[in-house]
Amino acid sequence: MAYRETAKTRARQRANRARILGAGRRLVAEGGFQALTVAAVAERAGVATGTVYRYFDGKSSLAVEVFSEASGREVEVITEALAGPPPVVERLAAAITLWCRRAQAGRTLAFALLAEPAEPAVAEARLRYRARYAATIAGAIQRAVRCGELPEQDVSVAAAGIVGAMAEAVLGPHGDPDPEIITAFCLSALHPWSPRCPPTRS
Amino acid sequence: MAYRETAKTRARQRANRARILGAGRRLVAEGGFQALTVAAVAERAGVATGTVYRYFDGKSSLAVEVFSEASGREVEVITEALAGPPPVVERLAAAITLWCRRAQAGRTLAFALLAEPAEPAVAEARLRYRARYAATIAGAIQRAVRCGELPEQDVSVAAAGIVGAMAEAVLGPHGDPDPEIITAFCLSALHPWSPRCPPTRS
Amino acid sequence: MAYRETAKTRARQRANRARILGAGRRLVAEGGFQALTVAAVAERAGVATGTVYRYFDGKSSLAVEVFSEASGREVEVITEALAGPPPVVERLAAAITLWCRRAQAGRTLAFALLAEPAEPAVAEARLRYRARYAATIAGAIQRAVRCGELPEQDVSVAAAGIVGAMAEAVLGPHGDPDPEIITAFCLSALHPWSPRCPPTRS
Amino acid sequence: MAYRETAKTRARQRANRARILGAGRRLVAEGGFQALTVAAVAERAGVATGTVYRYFDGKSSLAVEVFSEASGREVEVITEALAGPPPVVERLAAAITLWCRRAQAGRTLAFALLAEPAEPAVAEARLRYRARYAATIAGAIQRAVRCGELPEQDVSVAAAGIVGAMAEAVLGPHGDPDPEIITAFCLSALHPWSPRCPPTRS
DNA sequence: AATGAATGAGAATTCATTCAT
DNA sequence: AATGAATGAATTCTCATTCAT
Repeated sequence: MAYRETAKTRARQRANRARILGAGRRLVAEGGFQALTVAAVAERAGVATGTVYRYFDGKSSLAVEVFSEASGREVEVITEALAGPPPVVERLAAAITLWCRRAQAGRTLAFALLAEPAEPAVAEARLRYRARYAATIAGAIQRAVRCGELPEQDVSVAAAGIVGAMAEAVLGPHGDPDPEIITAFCLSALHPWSPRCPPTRS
Repeated sequence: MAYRETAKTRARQRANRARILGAGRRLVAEGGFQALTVAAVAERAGVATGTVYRYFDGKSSLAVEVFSEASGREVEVITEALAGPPPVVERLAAAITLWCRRAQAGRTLAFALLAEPAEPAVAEARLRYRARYAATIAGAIQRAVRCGELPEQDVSVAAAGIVGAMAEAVLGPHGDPDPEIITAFCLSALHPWSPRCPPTRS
Repeated sequence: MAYRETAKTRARQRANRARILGAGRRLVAEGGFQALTVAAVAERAGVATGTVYRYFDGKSSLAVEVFSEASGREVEVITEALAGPPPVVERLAAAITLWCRRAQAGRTLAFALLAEPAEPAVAEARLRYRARYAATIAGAIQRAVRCGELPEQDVSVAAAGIVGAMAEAVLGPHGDPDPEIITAFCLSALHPWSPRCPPTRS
Repeated sequence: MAYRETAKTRARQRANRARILGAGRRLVAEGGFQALTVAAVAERAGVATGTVYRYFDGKSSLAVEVFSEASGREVEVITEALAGPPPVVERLAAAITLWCRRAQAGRTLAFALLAEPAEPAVAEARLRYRARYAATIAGAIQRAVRCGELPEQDVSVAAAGIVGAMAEAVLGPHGDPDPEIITAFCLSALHPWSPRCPPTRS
């Protein structure tokens, strides 16, 4: 019987690829990119080391895909959360809160995605990812400024600051602070302070 | 005389230790913790690899000390900058600007200290360091609140947020933004926003 | 009909075998036996790797056949060149010149056939091939001796010497010497020198 | 007690290097350059694999040194044999005979040195070695020509031809022919034949 | 105390071969 | 008969750690 690229074989291959990628993601989530060795990935995925090389060009390539897949998901989530109807500031608040919750649920993965350098290829991918991340948030801030919801400001610094503040507040050694408080902090940062508008006391 | 000998010996030992630690710091500053190999440290320090093991328990231990020393210096700098006379907010602004400038001047070291994980032991040390960092800043914020310079707020979240915002804004792929703008952003974040104080337009 | 089917099948099989062998030869001609990998052969031949194993016992076997086919062709060419009418010495000269030209045109293949060992099985095949080669040339020398065109001599050493001299003169790092000069050298070697016949000066 | 580069340690290091190189040579002598793996060399030499890397830059480097050492010895032998007093032709004869005897005593090594390609780095070394080889012999032929011992001829083709004839006659599948006969063949080749000097019959 | 040679476990990658389809 | 995905042993190289000197 001739070998045919049946639905079954294709499915198995897709499953294999997914298993390898999944094994990689889990390893990174547990031990950072440091823990991402080809042998470990193969064992986790239940395939031979050689099989990993059938699906990926090499370790670098695999690492980049693991990173991109995980990162892409995060960017998507943020993008969706920002996509709703005005007021934009509320969308931003919701997105920040959501992101904090997700990061708190998977700290190591979040950290690996945000900070761990590991490989030049991954570092490069991280730059691209951060840029997309920041751009997504910057877009929302920009829209809010245009709608008059926020004052004029340096949008790109603000976006990076928001990302950093979120990341640090979540990943820092504080034992899971309330996402709402982090969100409040971030939103405050988007309202440039000037002496003419003194802080309000409650 | 035996006494003199010991004194000399101790001095030389302290010098050796310092040389090894310095070599480690320079290597990390140049290539991150990835570049911190025992052989490279020994060569830089002008000692044999075996000697490194006389002064440090192992690579992990050395890495942690290198990290701690470098981090401690940063905390010191911030602490000093915050130590001056009121208004505290001005001290905070100066400290943030100073920190940004230092980080921009030594990006690799700053990155290694803030983000690169490398080893579990170092990661743990990083947590402790961040805590001290945040505590230092939190102290300043607290004082400012007490002086009435800043409104009441969750001081620890604010401090972490400030650290994160600084780090991301400096280390992100933005090509060295102006420290003054980052400082302005951080200070805004310390003025909790509420609808009663609408953004001021210029 | 079953019979026709078989005929067609056989023809296709022969074609497949030839394609695989041809792909192997081209790979060796391009990169030596080092470049003869099963995967590469299969790809060149347009079949699956598994199919190679239906036609050949394994890589060794394939390598030997590739070698033998290519070598056999060379021996054939020499045999034909030697087959013409006397004087035999002129046939020999023509054969040597022809061989040199062919080798210079396809250096990598010539080198792979003559010198590259790669596998024990191929090395053994090379011995057999050289023996046939030498035997062919030895036959011609023998005939020349019988015809009185050449003096008595150790024919097998002479034949081997001719093959070696040709090969080295062609493959050595000399940048394609003139085949005519190599031929002259080889013919001289076939005229045993003795003090009674002093070298002629031009 | 301070570690000192004593005569003893130096001797041991030299011994180690020699052992590794010797192990390499023996492996090549037994199975060609194909058999030269770092693990096998280390095991034979009785050291750890890492130790091989202390003495050699890598496998390529080791292979080149194994090759060079063995080849250098051969060139030396030939050079010495050619160095004596005239008549130069007798020196050449002695050198050829000697070389053949040595090659017959160590066929696999001789073959590996002369023919096996293995690595680009070794192949390159082989080119250099062959050139030196041919140059040495060409020098002798040249001197013989100047002394009037041999007629004018293309010295470089003659030298290459001699090397090739020697190699093939020795390495060919002939079961150790008499070196004297090979020598006679080579010397004949150095006396260009012309119709005016008909072959002498014994 | 200091040295640095030696160690060997561990990492990435290749490729001949097998086998379910 | 044919396919090509899967296998895993083999290979090169690195580097933290040890130990005789």
